[in-house]
Amino acid sequence: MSPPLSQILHEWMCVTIRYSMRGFMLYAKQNNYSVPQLNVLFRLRHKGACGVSELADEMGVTAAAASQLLERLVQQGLVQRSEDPLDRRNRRMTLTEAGQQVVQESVAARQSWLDRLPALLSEAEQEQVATALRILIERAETLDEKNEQV
Amino acid sequence: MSPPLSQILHEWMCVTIRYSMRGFMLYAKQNNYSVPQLNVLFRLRHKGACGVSELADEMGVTAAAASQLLERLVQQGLVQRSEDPLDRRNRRMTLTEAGQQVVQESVAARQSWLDRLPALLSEAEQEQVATALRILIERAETLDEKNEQV
DNA sequence: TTTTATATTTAATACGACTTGAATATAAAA
DNA sequence: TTTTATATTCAAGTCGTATTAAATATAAAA
Repeated sequence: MSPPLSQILHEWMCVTIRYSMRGFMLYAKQNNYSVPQLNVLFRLRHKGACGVSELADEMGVTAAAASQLLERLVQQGLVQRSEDPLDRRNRRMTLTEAGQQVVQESVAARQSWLDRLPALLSEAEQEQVATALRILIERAETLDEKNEQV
Repeated sequence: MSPPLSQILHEWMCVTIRYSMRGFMLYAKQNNYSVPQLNVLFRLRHKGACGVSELADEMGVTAAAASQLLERLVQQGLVQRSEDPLDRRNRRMTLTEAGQQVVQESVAARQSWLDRLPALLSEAEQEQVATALRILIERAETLDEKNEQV
């Protein structure tokens, strides 16, 4: 019997981390973004409009810290601030187009190693792996709501 | 025909990043480690004994910066410094046991979401996905040497 | 052996990301 | 309407990460 899926998943993640981290850190440095900054941009892309405290919670920092970090991103034109008309205490933070661009670039930098991978697989293997990953992606999306509660 | 493997790989990576980054950042914060520190520890585990400049190159920072960062890790007992007997200009940096422990914990924090995944798959799917990932892991390892040259 | 190159550290400095505590503004409750 | 709670920002101060430039130690070359 093969080793459990759980173990294989972890192994694959280790490979992934090793290859991805470097590209990501280098992108950040070369373009003068900090890791927390890119982290927020990435989260904003996924969640859309979002309050300051909400982002602070996700990052595990105080609201003051998040406010400052976002202020810098606003000044760089990567994030927009607008008032929530329903509750004017809230700010609705959203990515600008420039911000979306940065997210896209940083993801690309992080994933460039992936593009060398398909060439190392046969046609049949490619089909097999693609099918498997599609299953994983689909199921992982259902973790989303549960994750919010943690 | 299904979409190319390359695209599926990227999609899967996006999911991965989203779930992993949070656990990682929270672990770092709660345990008072910085992202660069964990990055170095992770790299040291993979590469084994390593010079200061070598690590600096990988991180994309100056040797001075790497030296300082490593000094703090040495003071925290996570990294050991020793002289290279063949060329005493070199320092050979290695993880202590405590350092290895930290790497393991940080990886676990980053991957905890993975453990909720297998339950969402049928037996057959688990088998199918495990096989596919095993292929990916095996082939990705061969990227290693080529990667060093970049 | 003097010179030059390499590997690392130290010093001075700047900057971003945190924190806590106080100030604002708005909303909801008493 | 006064009080209390919530969302965000401002202010002051600490800390880690970077930088450049200079210092140290060792190795290799002239």
